Amino acid sequence: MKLYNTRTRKIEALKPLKDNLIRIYSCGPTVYDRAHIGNLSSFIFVDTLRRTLDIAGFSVKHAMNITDVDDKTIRRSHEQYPAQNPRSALEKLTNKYTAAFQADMQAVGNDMDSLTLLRATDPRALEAMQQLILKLHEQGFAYTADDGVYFSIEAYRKSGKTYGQLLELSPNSTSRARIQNDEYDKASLHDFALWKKQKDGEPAWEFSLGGHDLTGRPGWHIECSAMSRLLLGQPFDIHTGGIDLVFPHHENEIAQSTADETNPLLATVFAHNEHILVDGKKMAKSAHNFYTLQDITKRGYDPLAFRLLVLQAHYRSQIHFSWENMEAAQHRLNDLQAIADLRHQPQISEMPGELNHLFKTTRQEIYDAMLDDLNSPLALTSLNKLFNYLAGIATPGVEGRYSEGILTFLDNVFGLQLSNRPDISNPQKQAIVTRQKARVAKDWKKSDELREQIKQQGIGLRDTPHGAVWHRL
RNA sequence: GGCGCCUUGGCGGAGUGGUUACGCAGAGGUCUGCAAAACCUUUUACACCGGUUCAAUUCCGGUAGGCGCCUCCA
Repeated sequence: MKLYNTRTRKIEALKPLKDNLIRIYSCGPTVYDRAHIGNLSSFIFVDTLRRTLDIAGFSVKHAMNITDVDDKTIRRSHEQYPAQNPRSALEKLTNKYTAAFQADMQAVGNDMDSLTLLRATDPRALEAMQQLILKLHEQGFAYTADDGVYFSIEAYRKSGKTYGQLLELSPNSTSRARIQNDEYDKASLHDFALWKKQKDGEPAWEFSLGGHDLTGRPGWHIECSAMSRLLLGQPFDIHTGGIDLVFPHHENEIAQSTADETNPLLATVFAHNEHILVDGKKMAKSAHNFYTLQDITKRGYDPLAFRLLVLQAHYRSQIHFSWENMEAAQHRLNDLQAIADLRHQPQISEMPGELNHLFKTTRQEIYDAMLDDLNSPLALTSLNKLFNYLAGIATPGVEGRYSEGILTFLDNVFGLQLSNRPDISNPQKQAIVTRQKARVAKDWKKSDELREQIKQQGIGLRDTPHGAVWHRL
């Protein structure tokens, strides 16, 4: 398995730190609103990574945080639940959007069963964060200010470690905007908050450091450092996230997680996915090109078609989302589903001999493509070549040969849910048989009527030398 | 200003020093009771300019254009 590593800027062979186990930590959503399609694409990437590791024979442990406390979340909870006390307002808001997140994840085919989710405000998580902050403070990497606790990059550097492992920071890179926006009382520019003291009306959790009451809430970066250590141990194998998280988020995580350790490693591999562009531009609410999964399903598209759209591009290149491309992906998905549905249809006795061979080479090609830095577009090519062949031999009845497990294999890799599609109903099957009899009797009127009836139920028919083959419209 | 990435046919998108993926869309045709599907053909693809080479879309240099990060945005 080869994977591009942001840390080394190279494609590297993946070597587990421990036995055959790959531990993955993914930066999860901030649940103050519905996830947008960019978030989802990021999670589709991670899910695909996990699937690929699976078929490559690794055992995988995958953890993800849910950020359920931050400025935006707090603000939104006040707006939506003004009568509630801050903690329960926050909880109501984040419960709602956590559920929405899980529903969206499921809809786009991400396997939730293999994912350990932990909320930032979970007592176990908060405990881990506070312990880490205390330790960092004790060792001189953290200092208190009027409004909270900060991480000292200077102290980190003096201890001989490198701040800027993922991104080289130049002295000139500091923008004036950043200084002007700096509302906090920190000692130097890049220092960041580990813990923020409660302000009026904010939800807060008890915390004291050196006898001082610091009741408040955690900073964003400390979440991931503490939770990844809690859930996976340290160092772990792969840390994922969107490309925008490289700096400062992951850089700061590295600093927090390695300051108190002799081992300078947080994770072996940092894997980042590129962003989705909408009509060639960055998605933004102000640009009116900001979409959620709901916007996609409202227009009648299958969430799995969105998954396919994402898989059609390499995860390290920008994905071009547009309604035209969405339409194309939906059509492609329809075709794949129609071929998959052949497994429910009557068998012919003679199977072309090369089919087994084709199943084998398809598997191998997909395996090779995916293990080569997740080349999903290339892997999909192999899938299409196989399906083109199946469609070409107009085959009701590849069912028996599907026992090769090819559909299951494809689902394990792509998550497009081709193997578990339901059969049509018995009355529908009966209607097809009746129509076939009418056709044999050259009763075209009756035959066409029946075809129209079945069409009304969303089932299309095409006549082949082996009989009628149905597909969903 | 600093760091990095990208530019492939109508759209999307792999890949390769010589054999020109794949998907979607358009046009024409074959086949068919009709339809559908399939198949065939088709719409001068590799931003531009140099260089290396027997040969470059693929390697090197430059030009133009686009994008990302450098602000708690996946």
